[in-house]
Amino acid sequence: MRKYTSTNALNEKMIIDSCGMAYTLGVLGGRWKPAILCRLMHGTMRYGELKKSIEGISERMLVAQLRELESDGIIERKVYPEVPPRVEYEMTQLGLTMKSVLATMSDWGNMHRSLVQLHTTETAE
Amino acid sequence: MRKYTSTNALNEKMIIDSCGMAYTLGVLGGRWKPAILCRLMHGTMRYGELKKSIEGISERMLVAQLRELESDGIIERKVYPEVPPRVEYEMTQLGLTMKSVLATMSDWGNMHRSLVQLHTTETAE
DNA sequence: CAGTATCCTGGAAGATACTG
DNA sequence: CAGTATCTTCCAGGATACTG
Repeated sequence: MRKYTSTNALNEKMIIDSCGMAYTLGVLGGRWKPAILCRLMHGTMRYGELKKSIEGISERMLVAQLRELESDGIIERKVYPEVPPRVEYEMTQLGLTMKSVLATMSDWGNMHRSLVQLHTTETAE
Repeated sequence: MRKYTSTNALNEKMIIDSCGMAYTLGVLGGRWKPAILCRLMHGTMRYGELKKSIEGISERMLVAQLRELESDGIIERKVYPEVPPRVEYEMTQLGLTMKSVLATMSDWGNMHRSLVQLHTTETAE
């Protein structure tokens, strides 16, 4: 943890390797992880809350993605031995370090989308 | 382009929506685009150079990904009507705005990977 | 409530052969 | 050199039914 210095290689030489990117994409990519991560970035949520708030996701997928994020050390799963059962999910410390990554991607995506929109309306008619 | 202010929403409220992220993932995600983008970030390259430098990619995939990036306005395809034919690919202005996104993802990926490595070697034996 | 267990499908990617 | 054209394979994700 000490050996890895630059949290932002942005200002200096900007070393970009597809290897690190592939790793990141494996962790936060796919159809459902962005939705899950965005929600958990705002705070702890129960399984049922996630399921309700993410429209169209199947239980199979929700569980699978949550387990992956958990084993990647991004989120934590807390089981409360009650009746009825309660399970809460929340970001870990490591998970929270993704915030800037998610923000950068979200930000660029929205910008690019607005530019395409602009270009489309320009060209049409 | 003027209406879109925050290049880094990082410092302020950090609005993250999965919609913008999904868009970004669509543009730079997948198995091959990271590799292509990293190479073109360093400068113009010919089709053959890309093919040689990206180990394992098939011609079908290389062409398909290049066409997608082109239609997304990320890269430009320049054809030189010579014999033998020459085709060069390079980042557009818009494409270059992805640099910080790629760097952030690459950076975080490498950090996370080194942490996992650390954790693994710790746990093993 | 918070999941498992199966079966199934569409689209992304691979392999291979051919061409302006 | 820089691609197309087909055919095939693989797997992320979907649909549905069941359970501690």
